[in-house]
Amino acid sequence: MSGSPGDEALPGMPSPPPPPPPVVARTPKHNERLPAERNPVASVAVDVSLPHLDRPFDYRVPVQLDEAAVVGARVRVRFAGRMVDGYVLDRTDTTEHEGRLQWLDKVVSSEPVLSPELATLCRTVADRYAGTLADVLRLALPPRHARVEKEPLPDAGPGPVAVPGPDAGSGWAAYPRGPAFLEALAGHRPAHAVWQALPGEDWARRLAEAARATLAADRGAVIVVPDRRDLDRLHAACVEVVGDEHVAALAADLGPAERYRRWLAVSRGRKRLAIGTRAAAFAPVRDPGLLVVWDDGDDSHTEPRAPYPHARDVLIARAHTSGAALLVAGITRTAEAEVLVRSGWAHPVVAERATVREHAPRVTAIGEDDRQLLRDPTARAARVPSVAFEAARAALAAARPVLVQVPRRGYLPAIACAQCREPARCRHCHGPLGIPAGTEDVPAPPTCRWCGRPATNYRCPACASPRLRATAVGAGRTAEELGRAFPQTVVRSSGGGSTILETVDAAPAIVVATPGAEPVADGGYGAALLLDGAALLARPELRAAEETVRRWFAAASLVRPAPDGGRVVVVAESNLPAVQALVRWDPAGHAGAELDARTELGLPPAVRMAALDGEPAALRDLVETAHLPDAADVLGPVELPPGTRLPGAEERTERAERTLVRVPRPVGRDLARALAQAQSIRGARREREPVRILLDPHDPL
DNA sequence: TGGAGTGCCCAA
DNA sequence: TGGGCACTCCAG
Repeated sequence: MSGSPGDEALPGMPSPPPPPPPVVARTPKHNERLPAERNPVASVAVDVSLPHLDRPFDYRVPVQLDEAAVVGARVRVRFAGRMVDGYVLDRTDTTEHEGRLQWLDKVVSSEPVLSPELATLCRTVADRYAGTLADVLRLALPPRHARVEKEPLPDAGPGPVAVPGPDAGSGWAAYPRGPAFLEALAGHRPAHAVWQALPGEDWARRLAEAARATLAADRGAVIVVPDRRDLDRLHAACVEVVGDEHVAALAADLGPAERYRRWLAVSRGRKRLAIGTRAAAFAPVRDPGLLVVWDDGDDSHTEPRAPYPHARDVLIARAHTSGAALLVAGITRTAEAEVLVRSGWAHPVVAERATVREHAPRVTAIGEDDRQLLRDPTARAARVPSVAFEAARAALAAARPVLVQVPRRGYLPAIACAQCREPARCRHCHGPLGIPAGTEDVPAPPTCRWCGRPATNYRCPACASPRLRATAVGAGRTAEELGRAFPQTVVRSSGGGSTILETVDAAPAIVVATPGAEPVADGGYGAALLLDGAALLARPELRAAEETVRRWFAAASLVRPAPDGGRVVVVAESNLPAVQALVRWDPAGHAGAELDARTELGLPPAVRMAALDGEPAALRDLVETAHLPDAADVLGPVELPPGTRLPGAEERTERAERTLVRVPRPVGRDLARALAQAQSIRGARREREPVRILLDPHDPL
């Protein structure tokens, strides 16, 4: 039906002309909107991670939202037809955009979560990793929790931190440059340091002391640790040294409300010391005076989401942009930290040799083939060389616990050529071979741990021998065997399938732990046995040596000093550089040698390297599109292990390949820019086949 | 998740 | 030939 009753033709009257189409009473599309009087333009970072749209977009701010749309606020805007989230980067009164601006649709919250400083940091990180700002913002900003935001602020803002007394921070006196570093913090100087903690050092307390010196100087501090365990330890130390009211512990596993609550406390300036795992590198501490990363060799510091930044590098960038001091700390030193020292950008903070000797345990290396292994039947049963066996027995006799470090389950069991020790690899994909578990009676054939293909008729590619031997024994089995070897002693396990123990008491016990899961022993272990070192060192990764050294030192650091009888036995050939470093307790020396070796081979961090992963055609396209620096060296592509998942390519089972691009460090920035630009061009061309870009990957090989 | 532009189909 | 409709593309 059309028209209204009054339109109907009257009987006997000629039909009137058809009525004009009714003027639709157009309800105003939007309630009458006027632009804000001052700064009506909001520059918005939209949450769209397409590389060709990685730039701010301008929106017109209606008066109604003028007050709410503060810089840093979360907003919703219409973008390409749909509503997307975004953040106000800036408010201005002009725009470069030539078309009509869309209205800012909604201010989700006026909480200024993205400060200009944080936005700058995120932009820098995005550029460095050839990623998008949107991706980095997702890493840096926790999801909002509306109820938490409305909670009243904790009533008393933190008062000033008491200036440390003359005795405070004296733990740093064991390091010649330690006190100077703390003075720099107190004096607002942007000192950069690389610290190697002494064996047995209460590192958490030292870091808390450094934080206190910073807070006492009215600056904030950020400390990033690899995992929850270290965070708990650090948190306890910070509460004690700095005071609970200043500390916010940020961890991923808190739950959305608590996570946002603590993050807000930092953002609002209520807490000036943010500690946490990798995402805490972005913690919005105001006016930061100190940034710390502990144990930067732990690969937990690498964010697994695009663009895969490393907490150390985030903090280095932040130190540059904020003028804060930086401390890269650990028991051992990474090759990356060595670069900082060698370039003169950071000062080493290390103890004198004499101090090291007072604190370090006595380290003995013993080759696996050592004849002693075969002579002692008990030791042989436990696959533990007799020197190690004796060290354990002596420690137990002195009523002290013994730590046994066995490689993580994931690496086991590994096998190698029985004749020349070349690690056995799959002939198809070059993945490591292992023996599948659960076949006690009927041994299964060696099988590739990457592609799962059985290796029948294996022959060593180096020496042609068909014989294989296990180079490592699983944690559970080692524990079992040691229990048999020391029947009256308690055997406890930590990690590798068992619950991770935080601490053990001073009573005699054998503690079998996987790397990273070693409990701290009250008073220190009497001895530590580091098993299967050869297997760790023989791993084909770039960081095999660095990683092995890191694990060995971490375990050995829990042992009593040599003057108190502490002993470490490492089962590995004593002429290996990694073993030498442990025997001499020289982590810095090892880092130097490692960096030299990588310089020789043209591997990171001596060079900047990008790993490009993707389906072959897409990879080729990206490399051809990119205006790579002249000095760029393109390697590959090589096939990635089957089953490698590329983000955004869930459906596709195409083989994935990896191309490596390396450049001299000074043009690393150009490499990242060229790759980001190529991604952007591909995006604009609607090339949907993704290529993942990893800059300075933890393991490029 | 909206609006504009494009191209195809079918009725006149 | 042109209007209607479905589909794609753009991105403030």
